[in-house]
Amino acid sequence: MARKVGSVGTETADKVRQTALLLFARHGYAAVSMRQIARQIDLQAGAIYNHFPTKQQLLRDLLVSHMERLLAAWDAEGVEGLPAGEALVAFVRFHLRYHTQCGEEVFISYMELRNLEEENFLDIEALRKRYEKGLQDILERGVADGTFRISDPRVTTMALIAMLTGVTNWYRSNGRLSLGEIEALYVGMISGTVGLKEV
Amino acid sequence: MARKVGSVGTETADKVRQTALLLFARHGYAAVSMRQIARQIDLQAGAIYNHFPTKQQLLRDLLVSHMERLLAAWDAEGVEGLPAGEALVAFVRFHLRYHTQCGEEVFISYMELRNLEEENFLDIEALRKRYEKGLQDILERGVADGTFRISDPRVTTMALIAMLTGVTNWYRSNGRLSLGEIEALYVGMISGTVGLKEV
DNA sequence: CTACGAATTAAACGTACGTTCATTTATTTA
DNA sequence: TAAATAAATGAACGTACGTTTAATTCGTAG
Repeated sequence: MARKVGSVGTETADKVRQTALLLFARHGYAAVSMRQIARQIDLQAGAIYNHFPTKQQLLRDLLVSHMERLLAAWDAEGVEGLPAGEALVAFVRFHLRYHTQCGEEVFISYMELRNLEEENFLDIEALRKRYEKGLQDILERGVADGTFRISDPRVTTMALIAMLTGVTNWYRSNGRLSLGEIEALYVGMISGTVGLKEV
Repeated sequence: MARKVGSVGTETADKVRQTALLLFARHGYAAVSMRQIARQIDLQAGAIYNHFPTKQQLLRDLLVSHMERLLAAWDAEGVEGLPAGEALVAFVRFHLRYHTQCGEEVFISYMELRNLEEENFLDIEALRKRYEKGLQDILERGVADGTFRISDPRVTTMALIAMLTGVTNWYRSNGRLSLGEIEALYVGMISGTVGLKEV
C-alpha cells in the first residue's frame, strides 16, 4: 500500500486538525496518541508526519489558529467608535456567541497551556493578552468618561472574562435557555458588575 | 534492598498524595508517570502500590478529599442564619480565601475531571453540585426577600462561581493586591452583579 | 527473642508511545 | 509520456508506561 486515490495534502491536514481538536478536547493532549488520531481518519500514524512535524506542533497550530481567528473576528466587530457602554454590551454578546460556537477550541485553549513548550506557551499567552486588552480598554474608557464605576479595571477584566468563558462549561445548544436569552442575562449581570446605570 | 529504616505507611502515602497533587497540577494527570511521582520522594514506582491500588484511584482520592474538605470548611462557616446579603459576602470571602490557599487542588479539580472514569466522575460532580447549591440557596433566599435583583439564579450561580474561581489563575501571594484587597474588589463587583443595594 | 506483617526494592510483564524509514503508489509538472 | 514530487503504508526504533511479583529488610506484638 502507498498513496491513496484522491488523497490531497491540505485535506488530510485539515482532517487531522479537526480530529486532534476533538480528541484533545475530550481526553486531553497527553492522553491522546497519534495513532488514535490517525485511526479516526483511516490513516497510519506515520502519515501525520507528512503534515505536522511533531505532536507538539499540532497542538500549537490548533491554539494559534484559534486565537488568531478569535482576534480577527473581534476586530471585525468594529466597536472602536462606540460609547463604552455599548462597546461592553457588544463584547459580552460577541464573546458568548463566539465561545459557545467553538467549545472545543476554547476548552483546549484554556486547558492545554501547560502542555505547551515554553516558546509556544508564550506565543499563545501573548495572543490571549491582546484579546483581554480589548475588554480592558473598553472598561478604562468607560471609567474615564463616567459610564462605569469600577475600582480596578485589570481585576474586573479578568473577572468578566472568567465569568463569560465559564458558560462553555454548561452551555448546550438545546438546553433550557437559548443563546439570545443567555446573552441578555449576562448583559444584565455584567451591567451590574461594572456599575452601569440602567438605560 | 528492602524496607527502609523509619518508613511508615501513612507518612509515605501522604508524601505520595502531596507529590502527585503538585505534579498533576503542574503537568496534568496523563502526563505524569508513577515513576516521576516515586522519584520525587526517593521511592520505587512499585512501592506506591502498597498505598494506592491504581493511578486512577490516586487521582480520585485527591479530588474527593479536596471536595470534602471544601464542603466541611464551608459548613463550618455557619452562614445558615445570616441575611442573604451578609451570607453572599461571606461566601465570596470564603471562596476566595479557600481557593487561593489551595491552588493545586482547585486546579486539578477543574482540569482532571475528564481523566476520571465514569463512576469517579459522577462522585466528584455530585460533591461540586452540593457546593454550588450552597451559593444558589443564598441567591434564591435573597431574591425571595427582595435583597437581590436576579433574573435567573441558576445562571447567576454558575457565573459567580466561574468569576470567583478564575482568581486562582492569576493570584500570587506576593502580587500587586493582597488577598484582603481582592476580597473587597470581588465583594464590590458581585454586589453589583446581583443588584444588591449599597449599604 | 521470635515470629509475623508492613514497607520496600529490583526486575520483569505486556503494551503503547512518538517518531523515523524504506518503499510504494498517485498526482503533478515538464 | 517521462520525470519529479506528494501522500501514504507498514514495519521498526528506542523508550516509557502502569502494574505485578519475588525476595528482602524493618518494625512490632506475643
